[in-house]
Amino acid sequence: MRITLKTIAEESGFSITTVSRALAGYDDVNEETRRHIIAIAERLGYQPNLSARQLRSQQSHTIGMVIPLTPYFSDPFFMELLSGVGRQAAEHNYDLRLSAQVPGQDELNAYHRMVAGRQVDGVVLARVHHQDPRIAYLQQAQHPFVVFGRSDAEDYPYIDVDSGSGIRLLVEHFADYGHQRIALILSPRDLMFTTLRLRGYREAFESLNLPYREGYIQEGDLSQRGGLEAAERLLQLADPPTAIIACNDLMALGAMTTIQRRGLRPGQDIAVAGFDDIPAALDAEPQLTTIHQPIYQIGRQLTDMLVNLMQGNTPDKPHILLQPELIIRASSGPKR
Amino acid sequence: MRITLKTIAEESGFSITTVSRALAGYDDVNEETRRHIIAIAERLGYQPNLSARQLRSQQSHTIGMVIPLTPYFSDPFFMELLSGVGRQAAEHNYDLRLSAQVPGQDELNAYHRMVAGRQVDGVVLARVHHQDPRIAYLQQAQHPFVVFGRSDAEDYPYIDVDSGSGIRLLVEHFADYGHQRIALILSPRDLMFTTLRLRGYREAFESLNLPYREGYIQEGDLSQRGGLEAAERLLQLADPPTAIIACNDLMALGAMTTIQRRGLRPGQDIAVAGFDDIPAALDAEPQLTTIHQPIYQIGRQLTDMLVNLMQGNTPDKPHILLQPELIIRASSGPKR
DNA sequence: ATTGACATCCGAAACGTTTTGGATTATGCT
DNA sequence: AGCATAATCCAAAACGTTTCGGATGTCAAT
Repeated sequence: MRITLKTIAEESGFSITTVSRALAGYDDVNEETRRHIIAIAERLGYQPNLSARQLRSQQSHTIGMVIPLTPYFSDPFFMELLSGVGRQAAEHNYDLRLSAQVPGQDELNAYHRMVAGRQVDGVVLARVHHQDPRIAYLQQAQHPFVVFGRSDAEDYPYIDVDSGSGIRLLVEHFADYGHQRIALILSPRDLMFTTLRLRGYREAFESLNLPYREGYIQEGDLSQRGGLEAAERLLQLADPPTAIIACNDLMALGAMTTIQRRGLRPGQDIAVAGFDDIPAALDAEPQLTTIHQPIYQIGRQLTDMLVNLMQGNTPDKPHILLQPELIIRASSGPKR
Repeated sequence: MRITLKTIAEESGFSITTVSRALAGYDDVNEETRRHIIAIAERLGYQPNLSARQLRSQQSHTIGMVIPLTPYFSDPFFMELLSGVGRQAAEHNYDLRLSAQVPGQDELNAYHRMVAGRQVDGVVLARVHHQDPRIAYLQQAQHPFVVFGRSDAEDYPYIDVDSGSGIRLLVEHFADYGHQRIALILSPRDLMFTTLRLRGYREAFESLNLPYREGYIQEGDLSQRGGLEAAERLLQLADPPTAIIACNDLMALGAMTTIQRRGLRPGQDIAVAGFDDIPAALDAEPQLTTIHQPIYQIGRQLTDMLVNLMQGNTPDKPHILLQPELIIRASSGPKR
């Protein structure tokens, strides 16, 4: 049989109200009564029915996330963000509600179910697109949410890494190492940060007076395979690049594989750099030069922001723009 | 203002009951009435309050998972399982509830909250330990659950890959390629599958009459770093192995890095094999020989089993033991 | 006119909490 | 004694849904 407040009330002889208040720690219940009630609750293994509590108190103590569903491809970026959010959520006694959805209409519906269905108190969003409809919806619904990444408009709480200057750092680094032909493996165009990183690449080229060349920008889908294929296209060029910057580490690792398969040495023959600094970057051979993004930490910080919002506070600092950190490792190769 | 059934009832002039039944598709409501009500619901953007529905109908349409929380380390195995479960859950119109917890008491509490708090209709469990208390709890609570992996007792629904014969296949493969000194990078001892894989290793050694040597078994923590370090210990032995089998791909990749750093060629000089067949195995250089575990598919199948259980059926086949598939790639090196 | 069958609708209870607004009793103070 | 105060308790409402058990009206058959 289910153990409810009623069970404990009958068992103890007190009313449901008193049992509830005793367990909730109100100070208008006698200490002895409270002990008695708590003892019974423990003996019976009472666990409050959380959907009843949720219905009554109008809050779920749950944070919602919709994760993009791409079969056979697990994204370390997202997993790390998820870890950070989950960790800090647990810290604040929140759980996570996940809905795995392929990007598109179903994804939006999932947000609607969560938000209007009162299943979550707040939402964490990542991988922002241009004119992101999810952001539009959440704003209109006036529901607490935080975002990893800026979008076109910036009138919502977000944390972002200054992607543009990250790429700039990498281009400058390779130029400093004597490279002229520096290629870029770009992320998909509909992602917001792609624009920012491309801008950083162009700005650096301009200020350093490097020779700009159309074929040096190849698109990948953020996967290792995508980077591998983009690098193949780069190395088939008449004057292939001597340095390759990828928009994430996974694609950079793929590029290193391509280089090896062609009998060249990553680092020595062709310099490679990534973006993110995922754990695998450190364990690759050669170790990968990259831009450090503290994704896990950002997940935690985002969660703190969100919890703050959910408690009705307006955040003192709704926008955080982190300066990226250049991590030079062996895949940069020697100076030339 | 919140849009509830009451709003629609007032707007349409019908009762709450009729509105509810119209939207739920009962056939005791006039078709015209239904159309009218649906039109109003859509115009107002009605979204049922799911915690009310949950409270009344005593089911959450949610599947629970507790994910192990290890900072700074994202596990592709778990991510892939999560993808599979999330995908198939979405297919059945279920969401996921995640609680990230460090293994231990908090983890157990999370299960208790979910199950006794009526937040989930069923639970998916992975990474089984010896005498796993989570399984004990779920059995005693009589709550639907499915498990990836066998434990000591097998009186619950699970899917597992025959780990033992997987390792046996690898040992036989390397023996066939002319190796005698075959080492094993083992997973942590408290995991159930560790026992099974170790048994497979020993059985193969016995039936092939290979020279058994204590130092050839090194433990790792399932991470790339762990495999890297275990391989270092192996290569420092007086008579280092000529072939290394790791209990998962991540550790195998780490081992390959160690081999490269020592100026040796994985495959050519020292054969390497993993277990899991994660995507990165295919993109490594050289590509990794491994045992294919269809984790994503298993996640989906587990979810099907669970949904079946949650609907009150007893599964026709509560135990599925999949035969592993040996995938031979370049890291096996040449025959000797 | 009565009956039965059918189509359509609805009131009220129930799910298990939390909270509001007292009620009751005991205590201290004048 | 009379009265305010404090300590302790509780009945009932509310959260928004689903469902049980009719109620009502219509129509054809008797």
